[in-house]
Amino acid sequence: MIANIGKGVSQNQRSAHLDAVFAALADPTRRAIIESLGHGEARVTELAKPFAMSLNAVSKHIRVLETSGLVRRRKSGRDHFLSINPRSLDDVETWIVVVRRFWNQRLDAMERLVQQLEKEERKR
Amino acid sequence: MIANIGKGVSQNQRSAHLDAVFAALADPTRRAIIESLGHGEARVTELAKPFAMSLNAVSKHIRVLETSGLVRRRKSGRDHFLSINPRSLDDVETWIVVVRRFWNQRLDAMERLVQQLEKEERKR
DNA sequence: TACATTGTCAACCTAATGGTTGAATATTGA
DNA sequence: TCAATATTCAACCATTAGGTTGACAATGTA
Repeated sequence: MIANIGKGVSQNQRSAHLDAVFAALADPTRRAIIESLGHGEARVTELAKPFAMSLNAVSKHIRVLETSGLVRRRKSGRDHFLSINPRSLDDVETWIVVVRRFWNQRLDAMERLVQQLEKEERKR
Repeated sequence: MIANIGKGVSQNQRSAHLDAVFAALADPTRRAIIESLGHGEARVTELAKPFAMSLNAVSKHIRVLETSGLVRRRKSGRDHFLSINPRSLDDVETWIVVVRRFWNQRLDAMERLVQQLEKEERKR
């Protein structure tokens, strides 16, 4: 049911999680990191290399990705290996797909209505 | 190509658009408005009704949705009718689907590697 | 041991976000 | 014409976000 996706009022956990994931994806640096991790796990320094910003800044971005659940961290000695969390995009994708389906139903209904009206128009 | 989705550096238009849409969707009030518009177009006051915040606050949220391209506005007298822009989720969905496919390719490759190693293990 | 490397933590700055209230504008209806 | 309605604009405020720099802690290496 569309009503369960997010009530606006009374912030449930799922909604809070969507907040975090959408917000994490709203930054181009973080999206680039996510894409980069498609090549496999990587250390902080490696991930930071392409960007024209301090290592600390990238470290913060990674933290945001981590707390949103999009990436996971595995420590080995002084190295932190980051990797994608393959299931982390499920909720966002579900939200989008459901909303779009809902929209399309409405648009289809409007389309049918228009055709109906045209048909009646032709009768006259 | 995954490399074209967003280079991190040199912010192209598509990336800026994704920034705006993801950021717009990161707020539960705005997601609720989006869902609400699945029922058809609505005026600002109608959209604002369910929320425990001022009309002005909702007006601002609508503006954010509008500038991100997620909703459209049609003025008729003093009423502003908002409606969804059905194509507005295409880019986000594409991004997610492509990234996920990319991830899965890698995960499949890892899976094959594991099976390969197990096979060789059994030979010994 | 000494030194370099990896990464975080802490403090700071600026700009953006999400909310408020109060006023202004435009339109409708009596 | 006058009052009500619909909406935005403007100023303000508190919090968050994204970046910086400078320490710090832990680990690896000569």
